[in-house]
Amino acid sequence: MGRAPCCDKANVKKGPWSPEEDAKLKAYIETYGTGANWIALPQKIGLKRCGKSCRLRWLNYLRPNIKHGGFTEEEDNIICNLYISIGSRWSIIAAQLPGRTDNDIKNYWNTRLKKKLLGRNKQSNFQYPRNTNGLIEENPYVDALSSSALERLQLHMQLQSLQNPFSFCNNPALWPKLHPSQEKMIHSLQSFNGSSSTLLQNALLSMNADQRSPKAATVGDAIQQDAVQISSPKVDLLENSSNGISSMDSSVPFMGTGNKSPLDSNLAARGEGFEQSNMGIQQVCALQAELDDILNNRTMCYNPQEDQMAEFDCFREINGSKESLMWWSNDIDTKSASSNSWDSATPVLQTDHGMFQDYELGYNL
DNA sequence: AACGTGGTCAACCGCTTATGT
DNA sequence: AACATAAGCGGTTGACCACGT
Repeated sequence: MGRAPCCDKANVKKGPWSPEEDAKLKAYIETYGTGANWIALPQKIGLKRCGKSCRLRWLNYLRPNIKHGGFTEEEDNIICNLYISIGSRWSIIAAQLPGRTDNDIKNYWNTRLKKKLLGRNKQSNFQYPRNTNGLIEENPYVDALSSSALERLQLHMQLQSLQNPFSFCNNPALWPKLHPSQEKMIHSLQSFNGSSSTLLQNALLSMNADQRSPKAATVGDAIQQDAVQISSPKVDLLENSSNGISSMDSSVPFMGTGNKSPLDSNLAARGEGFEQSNMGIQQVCALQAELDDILNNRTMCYNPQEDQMAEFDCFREINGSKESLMWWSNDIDTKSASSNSWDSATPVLQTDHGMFQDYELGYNL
């Protein structure tokens, strides 16, 4: 039953690959292919490496047509848009960029692109709640918001708000239908502070984009998963907050990446202490305030020049019309988004009229 | 010159999903 | 159907390098 063991881990070499090892691996695969069995491959060619290591070396470095570094503005824009839309699903993002590996894109995002983009939010003047001593109050939800989910939220807001005023951000007609509890919350907050329903709506969309299952083969799958989540009942925090109740369910994903959201971690770590508190509504208000700040700060302090606006505007280049751009399709071959498709010279980007109009808009930075 | 710091990126680790038996 | 392993994936680590003090 089952398969043969992966490899003898006591006898496998780790660390950087030597030119000799590279040559052996490359020569063999170019001649015989991988044979659909990476585990057996190193033994065949006399390499003291784990099959997984060989696979990674081939996919990320040795295979033909790999591009290293030198990311173009267009690639920056695609990565940025996809990250904000579907999160850190690097393999799907890599499928849109022929010659790029998920590892490369991941590194590029973490080391350069993220800083490049988030650096533009430095002017944010959001004031976190302070206690009577003037110290910033410890708030697990604010902590959670400062994590990757908020990063995506900020980018989402920043990028969308840089578009024309008729974009998704300011056009309720384009908003996807929300779960009734989310609508309820928005109406509640409108009565609480009527100025930021648009921001909140976007916040909810971004939050839902994080409530996804871990695997999705394509951009379409990823976004569809997000759409399913939007209509799911997992909005306890928001719903209860709108009622002034805050019985937090720590099992409910709210923001963050997959099932490891920072909020989950915070809630788990801090136990039941917050269950009876009113922190839920405070947090929603904090979020609302911060979103306002992001947008107002942009409006008042950041007036991009035309050349800056054009910096990431790849959509003018793709198919000549960003209105016609569709990034996903149910017809997209699942395999084309997997790492097996990296040799493909054709990105999966397709044009069509889609069901998720938000993502058709693209971003101008 | 020596040291500290920060950025970059290849490689590894551990988890989830897919698949063979 | 149940089990075990392969494959795939994202997060993290650590070596290397450049730069500043």
